Amino acid sequence: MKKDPAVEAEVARQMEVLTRGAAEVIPVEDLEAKVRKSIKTGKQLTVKLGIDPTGSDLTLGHTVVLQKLRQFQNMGHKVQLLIGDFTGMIGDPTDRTEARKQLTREEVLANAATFKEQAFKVLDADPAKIEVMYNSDWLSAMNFADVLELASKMTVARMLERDDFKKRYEGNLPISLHEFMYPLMQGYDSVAMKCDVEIGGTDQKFNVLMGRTLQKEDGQEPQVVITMPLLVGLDGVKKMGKSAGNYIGVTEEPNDQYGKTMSIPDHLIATYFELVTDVTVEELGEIKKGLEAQTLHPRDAKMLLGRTIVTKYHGEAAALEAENYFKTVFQNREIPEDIPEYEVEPGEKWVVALLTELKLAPSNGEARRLIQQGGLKINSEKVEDPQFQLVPADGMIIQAGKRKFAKLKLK
RNA sequence: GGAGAGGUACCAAAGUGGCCAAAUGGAGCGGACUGUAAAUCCGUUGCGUAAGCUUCGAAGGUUCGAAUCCUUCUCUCUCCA
Repeated sequence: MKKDPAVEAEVARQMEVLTRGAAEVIPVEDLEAKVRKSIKTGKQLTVKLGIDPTGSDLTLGHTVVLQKLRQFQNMGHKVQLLIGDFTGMIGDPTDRTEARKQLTREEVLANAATFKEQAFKVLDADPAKIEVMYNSDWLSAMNFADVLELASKMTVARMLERDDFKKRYEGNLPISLHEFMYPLMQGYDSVAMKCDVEIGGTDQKFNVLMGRTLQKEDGQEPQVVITMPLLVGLDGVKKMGKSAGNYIGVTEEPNDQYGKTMSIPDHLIATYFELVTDVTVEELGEIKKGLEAQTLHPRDAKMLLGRTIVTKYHGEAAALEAENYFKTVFQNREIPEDIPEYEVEPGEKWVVALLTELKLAPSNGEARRLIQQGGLKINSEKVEDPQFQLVPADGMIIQAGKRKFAKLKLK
């Protein structure tokens, strides 16, 4: 077979972008073949991402896969966003901390809308490049015989290979039988959707590979699986997640996004650039080189990272503002200019109660502790007496700890 | 269906009649330090300005006194069938 140099150049270009940052591409040759075919025929590849409509706020961790999808879109391919409304209505069993709440149809749709709203900060909303699908369309139509047929394709031993099942099994944590159906359902989605590619975090590898297995059984060309590394959270150890509290939220305030970015350990800087920003492969190389050669100060690299992230979600003006805020409050230890104002009744007040009222402390006990530990400043003066009676004045500045401020305003 | 083990604070895990608002670790919060909201070190961590109040799966009971003993219920795990 003769190779067309123009086509091959395009294949190489796409492959570089599409495989960037990926943990695994299974198998790479198939992806290359699919890309080549797509270029020759002019037919877009369909790329699936399945999501649970839990309605939660997205973190930068979620955006890692979204970024990858965006790159596919940029190469002219089409994203199939699969809303797991069927699985969502049953309730996500992996999250045992919350009672399994059954989501209603309306809740699922509302949550899906929340997801889309956030996801489109990363994805291209061009209808030619994205399609939203719901798995209840085919899953709810299956009867028990269909389910048994599907279940016969898998064994318990293989299911227990899956990491989180294995851990829970070994850790004496309950596994409900129907949870075994989840990977099957997810795999079946790929059959129903006839996907070319499916993207998921490395934790999804098992499920996503199930799609390949079932597609083969069905006589389809199996999808290529691309797994993306799980983004390590702010603590530098655990994966970024809501429950670990080590996350940066997509919808968070610019100041928080920026500040949190500044708190990541140095060794994660390059990883963050690679996985959650749009810097080019070349720029990424520059940054890595700079950090290694110590010509680029990690602090400056982080500041650039923070600015890049905030710009992406809030725009450049907000990013600059957040940077200034950070410099003022944390680098120079000054009081920022924009402090949220709170209206207070005039007249003498017990400081502890005031802190609680302003939500600078969750309870009186915590507020008292904060004061005793020297964490309270009023108009830049330390107040260490928990019995202190304060006479509020307009413009009075209360600082609780290093980074919580409130400005008083008399009613 | 049978036998056994277990459910402790945000999480993990000690405690097995009073000294337990409950060790310890993690997380959180405050302080010091720092380029940093990192690392490290120190302090602190139910609610209540106090008297006191509520906490150890749930409900009852024994006792002057229970996280600890008894009964029932409930959930989880392990082994056997």
